[in-house]
Amino acid sequence: MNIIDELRQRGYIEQVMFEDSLKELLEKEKITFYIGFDPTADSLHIGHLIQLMVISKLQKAGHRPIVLIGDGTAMIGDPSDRNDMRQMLSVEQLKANTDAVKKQVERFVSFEGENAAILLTNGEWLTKLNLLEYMRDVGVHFNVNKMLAAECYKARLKDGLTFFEMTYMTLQAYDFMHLYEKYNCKLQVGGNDQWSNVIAGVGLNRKKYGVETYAIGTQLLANADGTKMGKTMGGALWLDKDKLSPYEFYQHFVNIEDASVKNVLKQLTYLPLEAIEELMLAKYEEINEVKKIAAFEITKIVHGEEEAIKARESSEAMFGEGVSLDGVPEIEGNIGDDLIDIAIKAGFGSSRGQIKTLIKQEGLSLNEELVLDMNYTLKEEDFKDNIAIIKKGKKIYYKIVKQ
RNA sequence: GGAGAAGUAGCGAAGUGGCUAAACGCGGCUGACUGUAACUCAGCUCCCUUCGGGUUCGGUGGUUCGAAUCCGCCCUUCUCCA
Repeated sequence: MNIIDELRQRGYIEQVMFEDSLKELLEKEKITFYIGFDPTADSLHIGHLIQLMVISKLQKAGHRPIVLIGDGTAMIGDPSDRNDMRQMLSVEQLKANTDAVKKQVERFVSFEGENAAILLTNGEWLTKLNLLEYMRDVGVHFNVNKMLAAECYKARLKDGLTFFEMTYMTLQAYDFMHLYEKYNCKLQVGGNDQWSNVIAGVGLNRKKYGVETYAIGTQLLANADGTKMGKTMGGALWLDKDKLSPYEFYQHFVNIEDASVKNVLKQLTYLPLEAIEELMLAKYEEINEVKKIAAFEITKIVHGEEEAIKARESSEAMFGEGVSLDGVPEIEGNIGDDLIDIAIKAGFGSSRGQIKTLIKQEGLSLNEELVLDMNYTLKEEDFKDNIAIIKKGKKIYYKIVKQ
């Protein structure tokens, strides 16, 4: 089966440009393709996972990935998908973020072997551009009317779009052109929210070199109702285990809504489609077991098998019969410490008032017992083997480790 | 450069002198219901506190017994014109 069809079956693809000839090309030869990540945070998040899966599959099919870190374009910020101008990041921050992203990508693509992935940063060439040359060589190929018609700019037109931001699209297109020139890169993979930027590159290659290059827009990870998936109490679902522990990551998928299970299995695990179909025969509460499988598989992909096992064990221990508390996030505490302070430290709330509200609503427990006393302080008997368990609501656990 | 409009809690948006810590919606949290879901329902959602208090409505300085609401200046954003 053609790789494109395969990707489509797993629900990775939203749209493909020149699908027929791209399929032909991918079968005929091993090509070089690229995908860009903006280093706007010090970790990728769950939304990037589909794209990572796609490039992983394409590499396994023999094609050569270029992973492009947009440290140059991040200086501008992509105006699509957001309503305000992006915050500008410091150079040091960009550097740190670039390193972090690089590390995460390594889990999905191999930088060794015949079709070893190449990691590039577009700052390499973008910072060297000369404005006037750029305008003459590249600027002439962009039609402003068409750019403005792009969906991503429409919203911004209402309340103001700066020239500065508008340049973003042309720079991303320039990347593609540059990669075509230097690496004979013929395909760009990008999230579907990037589509207009992606096809701008295809258009530029055509105008500049008269060649057809290709584009794949990947599905955006969504809940069953179409809203963006990926928010937890702490914000985004980060792939970095220091920003979001594997345990919490795992828990998120155990608690996913029923209607999303199938998609998640298809898009975020390596399980064969037949196996998924079989799992989906589960009825009612059986689906919880399927969620556990999904959570485990996804955690394994992102954090490795060892971490996934730990996360699963912790989860079972907390909610089932198991024993391990390994993956449960921990905070320090001592006898005599104010429980409210401990709860704030665990991130259960940002002020004493919020924790008090939580207590009033009977949402805080210590070692599985509801805390009703606002002035509770930790006692000797709360610790078993130097550990006490503090819980917010029904599902959020922290262990307090005695110092 | 000229003319207008706007800036209210995480977001959107009411409020145009006291009854406003500020309607309503979204988001978030807790509880009930469940299958550790979804849906639905109830409560909570500035800070400190037991009552009670403190600080808020772009900033600042005024008017007033009293201001998010009136006035001056400043900052920011948007729209239209050149």
